[in-house]
Amino acid sequence: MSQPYNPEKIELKWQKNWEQAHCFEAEASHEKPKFYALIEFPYPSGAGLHVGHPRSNTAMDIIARKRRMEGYNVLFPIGWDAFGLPTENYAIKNHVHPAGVTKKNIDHFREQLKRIGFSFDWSREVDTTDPAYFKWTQWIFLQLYKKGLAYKSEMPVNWCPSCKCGLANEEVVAGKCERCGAEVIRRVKSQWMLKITDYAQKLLDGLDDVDFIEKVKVQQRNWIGRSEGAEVDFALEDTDEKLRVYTTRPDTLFGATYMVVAPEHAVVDRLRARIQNWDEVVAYREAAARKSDFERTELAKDKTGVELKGVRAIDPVNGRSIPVYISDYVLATYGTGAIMAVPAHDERDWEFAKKFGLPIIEVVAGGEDVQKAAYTDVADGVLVNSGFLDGLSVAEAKKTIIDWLVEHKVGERKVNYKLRDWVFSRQRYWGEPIPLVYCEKCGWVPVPEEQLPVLLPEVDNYEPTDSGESPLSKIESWVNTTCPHCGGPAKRETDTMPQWAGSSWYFLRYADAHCDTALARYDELKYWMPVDWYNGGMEHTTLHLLYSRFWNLFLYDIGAIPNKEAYQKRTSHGMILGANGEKMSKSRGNVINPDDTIAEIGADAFRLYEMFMGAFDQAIPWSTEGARGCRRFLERVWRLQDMLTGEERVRPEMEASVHGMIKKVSEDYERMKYNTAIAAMMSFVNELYANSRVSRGELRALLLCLNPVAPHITEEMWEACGFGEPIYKQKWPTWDEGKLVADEVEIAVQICGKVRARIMAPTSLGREDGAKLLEDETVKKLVGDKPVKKLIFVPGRLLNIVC
RNA sequence: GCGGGUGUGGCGGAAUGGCAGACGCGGCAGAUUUAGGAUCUGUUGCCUUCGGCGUAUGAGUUCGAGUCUCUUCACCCGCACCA
Repeated sequence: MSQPYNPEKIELKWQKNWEQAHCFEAEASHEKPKFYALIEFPYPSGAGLHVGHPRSNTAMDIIARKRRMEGYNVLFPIGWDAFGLPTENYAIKNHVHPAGVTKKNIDHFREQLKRIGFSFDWSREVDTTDPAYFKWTQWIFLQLYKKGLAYKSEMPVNWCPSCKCGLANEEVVAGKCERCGAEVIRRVKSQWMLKITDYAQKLLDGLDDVDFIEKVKVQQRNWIGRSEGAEVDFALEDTDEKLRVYTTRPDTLFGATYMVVAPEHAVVDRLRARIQNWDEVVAYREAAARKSDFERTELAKDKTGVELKGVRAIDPVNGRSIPVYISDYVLATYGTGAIMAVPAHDERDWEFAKKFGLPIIEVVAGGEDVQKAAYTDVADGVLVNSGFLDGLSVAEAKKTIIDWLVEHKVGERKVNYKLRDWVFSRQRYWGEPIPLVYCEKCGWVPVPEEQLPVLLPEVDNYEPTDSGESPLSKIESWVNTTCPHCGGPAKRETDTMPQWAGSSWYFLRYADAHCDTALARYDELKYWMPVDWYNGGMEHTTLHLLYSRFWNLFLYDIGAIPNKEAYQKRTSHGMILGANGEKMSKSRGNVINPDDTIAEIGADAFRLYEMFMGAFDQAIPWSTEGARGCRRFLERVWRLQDMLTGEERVRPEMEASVHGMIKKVSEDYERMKYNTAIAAMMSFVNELYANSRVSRGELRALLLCLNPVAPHITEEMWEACGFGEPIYKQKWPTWDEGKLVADEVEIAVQICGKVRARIMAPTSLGREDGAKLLEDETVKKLVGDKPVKKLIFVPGRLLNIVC
């Protein structure tokens, strides 16, 4: 009898063994085909590892281990996304240095990850707060700056009053701060911005060349939000001013009955002298500015606005004089900040027109009465009341009117994107300093590259300020410096970079983690990039995933790296919920601690359960009982040692099962159908138990298949059975299609689609051989004298007799 | 409102248009055991007498539909006045 299964003992043994053998480190040689597997590097929070991390990690660990056995040179790295607010807040509260907190948290995370036995290449660990790392983060920022893609702009930003910090659009969720949930207000600040909008089209086009799960592509496309239309100039009566609008429906130009500009639109100020109700306009503008994004969204249904009395615009196609309004349903930051309103064919305009008693003119026929509702779904509509466009389809009208606009120099074709530039400044301490200084004489001057990194100063107090200044602004000895350009007095930029900075290029660093001459050597990047398979959370789709694609495209454009797209394949795991089906959170009291689970059932069973609990891409509630079931399965596997026969080979009667298992497991790992792969191995073990014996060949096959999921127990049993070199040096097993099927299979016999019997039939029967089965006694009895009208035979599955 | 997704036993979930419920959890029974919250074996969708009914809903295509088409409903995620 074998010893009882003691996961803790064997897991620690093998973890030590792997570490000493350095067997999971990527090979320096570039001879073998490479495979780069990536998981999102964790933010080392004080709370420690969450059960969600191992779901993604185990999934990719399985792929990485399988690829090594398939002969690839595998890079499966790990690191720490360690700048960020929670650490800083903790440091403030406890009067300690964030760097110390970060180190402690990283040490804890590393310990936890090692205890789960992931086959990470620990020799390439990166840490975004390490000066040797963020030197290159700053270097990339300088390249962006030099190419005009980083600029400072006075603009209203999303401001979180609780974090006392500006936020990117991507960090605002339903009008609230993504991190702390506080309501976000708008505040005008001078901010560093990255011109991600210059890359809108490239970010869109790149999606066609990569293998991302569809919902990621869809979400990124929607976020980028390309739309095609035209810009049109409307002259303002009795002035030299023109009001330019953007529209996706230039075909409805004859139906424009008024115009609207955003409250912030500059034309309002320029027309001040003409506006008769200026006080009213100012009051409206102030009210609109005071609204938070949240309020603005809440009040979306009820349209408000004020007419600019004394201002009228002229529709360029028909010379009609129409009024101009300001309203906050028009956004200052999209298009030109002004629209032509066509109430007959736009719901928002329709609502506004109804409320303000403005005319509604139908210009596309084919819908219901436009006085009762806007007709917007105009797919097969025909233009009416539209002069030279009458009788055209919408598509034809669009083309015709744009030609007309161009010819008359009052407009042009235009593409717009919803994507906004990336607000890159954070008024906090624990981030990469932005490597620029401001000189009264020379303006903004980049810190010379040879002086990078710009380090964070030691500070006594990291408290953010209510004034909206970074805590760094209080450190005069750091702020005051000399201008690299003229040598005169200058001041450092005191804002830091957002957390997304370090994570926007870390996958490049892994290719050459200790390089000090570049972000990574070109040769290494050429070999390793792109990432072959990147698994991570859906919540990063329009944040990290988009930002990092942008940086990668940019670095490619300046020749710093050899590949265009960062990631060849992107997949995403579902969330692990609490046992009650709700999101895990401290306040709900349903958090499962990985350490506790591992102490109870072991790391292998923990990994196994995380992969078995359900479909990988779906949210699944945790079940402690289910996790114990996985431990039970490993116990059963363990006891197979006691059922070993001396036979070296797979027994003939087990060949179909063995080959079936290998095929199923091999294919299901690739499709991330981990749950069914594991089910197949469970079935195989059940079969072995049913005949109470297992040959060495059968056990070998099982251990090889199970190894990527449960690496410790399989190595231990492999060694105990004397199967030779450790599994990590073995080849991935292959299967023989010819051995998958037995000679005879069970066929379901249906009469008119209803199953009436099951018979055994030779596997060799083809689709045309169904009639032969009518000779079977059981079938004869079922059919009786009835004439057979039709016969459908599906080889290996069923026979359907239609009488 | 728009976009994406999901709906199958008591539970998590399986099913290239071809035997619905694999596998696991939970339950039940038996064996073994001083004992079992260990292990092994069997059993477990529902109603039942034959047999019937079952994949959110209603229709359709098909010899055959959980799977394809259309309808309705419910829930989840993302975006949200983007002209």
